Amino acid sequence: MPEQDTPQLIKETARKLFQEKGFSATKTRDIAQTAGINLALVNYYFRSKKQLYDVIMLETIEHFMAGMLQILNDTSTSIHEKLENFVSSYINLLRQNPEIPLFMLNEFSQHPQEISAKVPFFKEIKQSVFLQQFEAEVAKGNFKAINSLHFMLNVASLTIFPFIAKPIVQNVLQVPAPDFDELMQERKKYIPLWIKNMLWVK
Amino acid sequence: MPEQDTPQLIKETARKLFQEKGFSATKTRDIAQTAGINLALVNYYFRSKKQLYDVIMLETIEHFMAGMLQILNDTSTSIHEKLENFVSSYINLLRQNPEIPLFMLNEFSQHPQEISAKVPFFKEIKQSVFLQQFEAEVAKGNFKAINSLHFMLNVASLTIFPFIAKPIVQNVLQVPAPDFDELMQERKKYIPLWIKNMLWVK
DNA sequence: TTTCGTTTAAAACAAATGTTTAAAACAATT
DNA sequence: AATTGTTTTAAACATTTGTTTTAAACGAAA
Repeated sequence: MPEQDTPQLIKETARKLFQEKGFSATKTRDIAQTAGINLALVNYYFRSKKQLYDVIMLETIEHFMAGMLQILNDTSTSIHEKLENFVSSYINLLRQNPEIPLFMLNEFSQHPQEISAKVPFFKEIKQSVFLQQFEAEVAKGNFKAINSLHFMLNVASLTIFPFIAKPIVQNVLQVPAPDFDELMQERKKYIPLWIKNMLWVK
Repeated sequence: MPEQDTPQLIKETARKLFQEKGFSATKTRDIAQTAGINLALVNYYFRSKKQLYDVIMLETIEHFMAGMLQILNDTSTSIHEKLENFVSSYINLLRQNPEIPLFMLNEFSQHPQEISAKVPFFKEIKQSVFLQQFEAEVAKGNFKAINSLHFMLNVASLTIFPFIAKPIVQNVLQVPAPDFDELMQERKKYIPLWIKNMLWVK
């Protein structure tokens, strides 16, 4: 028998709705009705819609960042291994939560300074072992000397964007869901190779 | 003296607001107040907020697609030239309208079938000369034999994603606006090279 | 069983929000 | 100047929406 943890039920229902439709389009009555609970309970447990949203947004970002820094700061792996681990781990995450990137990017787009202040650990990427290793490879002449921001943007772009574009790929380009999923699986292998080919000095 | 074309004024004000905050978060009174016109005029000229939104969304997508098919179907250019033209032209467009991708992607994410039905010309990419040339290069053994969807996704990802991530790059990674702009300029040259390096058979 | 703190429910409230109405202002035509 | 069609305005309307209130239901402790 599933034990009824009301605040948890509210949070999970709200998370789904907020991620699907955004803050303004999600109504407190939607949340209550979808969760099958009384309207007043949303405010009873979370004081306001905005506070509920903030909790969910922070948890989402933490969830999204959780494994990232560990992979990028692992001193026992090479940059190539980190690249493979990062891409593979994130494609797995995004296959299960394809709505997260758009949800987060909308928040950063609409309240950049507020949300940036709340997630300081995002900055740690800049000082990560991963980026130090990248700079080292550049210094050794193994990688082409591009701004490390290009490097980061390329990895993030190739990994994340296809999931944001998923509705276009599936509905406009008519790619069936299983095919899309297989493509994303393939990218686990491809992206690290592509990145290396992009940067390799020949 | 700027002649007062009220419907145009409403449309441009609403476009800015819708693209910034989305449909639900934009209130008709926002539009009226920002445009400096009477509230009733929104409904007088566009019947409803939803119809105004639909007009703007369609115009935005048309604006976004306008030059694309011309470049991709130009029979007088090579695939390499098309790549350069596409990337360069789109980075220019996105530098001036960085909000368009997120605006469109949200719409596709929230109403995939409705919006897909309204923009049939999106499909034409699949039959473009650009993709035919890609397949030809693959057949000739000049390019690695990957699914053309990967190819399209890679070009789109590397070109578009950085603009979606702009608020993160600027506010979290603390990159000043002029630096960001310069990075995007650099990508006009880089992306075509990167794409070729990714695919080239060595 | 009574008591007491916690949780849930129904209803109400106040503010907001999209839309309509009806009259006034305007501009062109007769 | 009077008429006519169009545009703009102020006000009102009907819902929607976030939140609060008040009381009922519940469950554990005495």
